[in-house]
Amino acid sequence: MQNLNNPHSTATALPPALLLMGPTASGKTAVAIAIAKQLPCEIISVDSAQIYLDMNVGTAKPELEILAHTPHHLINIISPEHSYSAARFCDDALDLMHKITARGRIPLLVGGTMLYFKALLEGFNSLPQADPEIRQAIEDQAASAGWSAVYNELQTVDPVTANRLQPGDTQRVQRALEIYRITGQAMSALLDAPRLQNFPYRAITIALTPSVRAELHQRIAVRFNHMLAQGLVDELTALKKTYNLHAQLPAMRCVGYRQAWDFLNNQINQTQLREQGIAATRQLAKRQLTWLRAMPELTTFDCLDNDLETQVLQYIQHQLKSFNS
RNA sequence: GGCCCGGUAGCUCAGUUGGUAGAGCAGAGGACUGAAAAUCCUUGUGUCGGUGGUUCAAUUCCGCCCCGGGCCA
Repeated sequence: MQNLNNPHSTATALPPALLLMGPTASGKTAVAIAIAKQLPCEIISVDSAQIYLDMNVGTAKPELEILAHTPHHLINIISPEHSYSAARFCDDALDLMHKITARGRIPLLVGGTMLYFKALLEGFNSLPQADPEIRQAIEDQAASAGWSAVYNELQTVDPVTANRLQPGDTQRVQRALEIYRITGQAMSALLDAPRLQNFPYRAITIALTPSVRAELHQRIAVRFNHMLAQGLVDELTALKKTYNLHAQLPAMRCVGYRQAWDFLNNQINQTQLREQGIAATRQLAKRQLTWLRAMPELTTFDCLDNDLETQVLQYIQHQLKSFNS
């Protein structure tokens, strides 16, 4: 007996969406292109660095000719002077997914920004947007009284969140206090409310991970060297001329650009730029893999396999077929 | 060939006035709700170059040897 209100019985009516996740240098782009060749897909980038205009070499954006015949959404959408957010990503991605589906195509979300995937799949609570003035006020407070004073303040207005956070995690401490100052409510209370979840798709969720970490490290080293050879430093020099940048901007904290910034300021030499850039990329990959281990309902493929693209394609085709039957 | 300075964790080095050692970086694991390629937490046993000697005890002192680097011939 079936209950018509049971979400599981109506789930078969939902359109499919493909989600392809993986750490940096796992070969996501190549797999995505292969999928897009075989299936009526449109690619949505899930990448907090590729959103920036004119940051091409260091973010490993797909080549121009690839972008020409296989368009990617949510690439090159904002200035490096500005910041984006997981919440905006959700809005943008859901809007695009709706349009793509309406065109009779399948959204293919590809990237390595796991918070964006998580937010998209699980939804967000209703929280206020960042407020630059309040953030600045908290920065000033921290500069004069110290971050421990800011943390102590959070402890009094929102002890639950304060206890959850590390006192040294100034970014989150700041955010939690910001929420309190804007809303007059504790972040922990707002997080207790039901989430706004609206993901009306059947997700086929794929992760690409390396069976041998050292192999990924090797790829990362090769790729970073390639970025240097392709003119990462020159790209940053040009960016600094075009835009009004400073080191604290999210765009300038991206892996590679941060180190290139230090290099241009003569704080590190060429060798350090290379070593620190490679290390930062490895650390990024490690954090991405930590996310993936914690994520439910993933189908994982070894990104080092030679026939990776074939395997992933077969899996997707099988899944789509079983959805339609 | 002689003299000098080094040889300690994957790397750079500190240290033990003789009781077998510790930082930074790297690596590993974890957290993650509008900055997320961000931010933060946890994690350090290694023939202290080799070999003899002195000693209750040597990585630490002494001899010899090996390997770097330098100076003098």
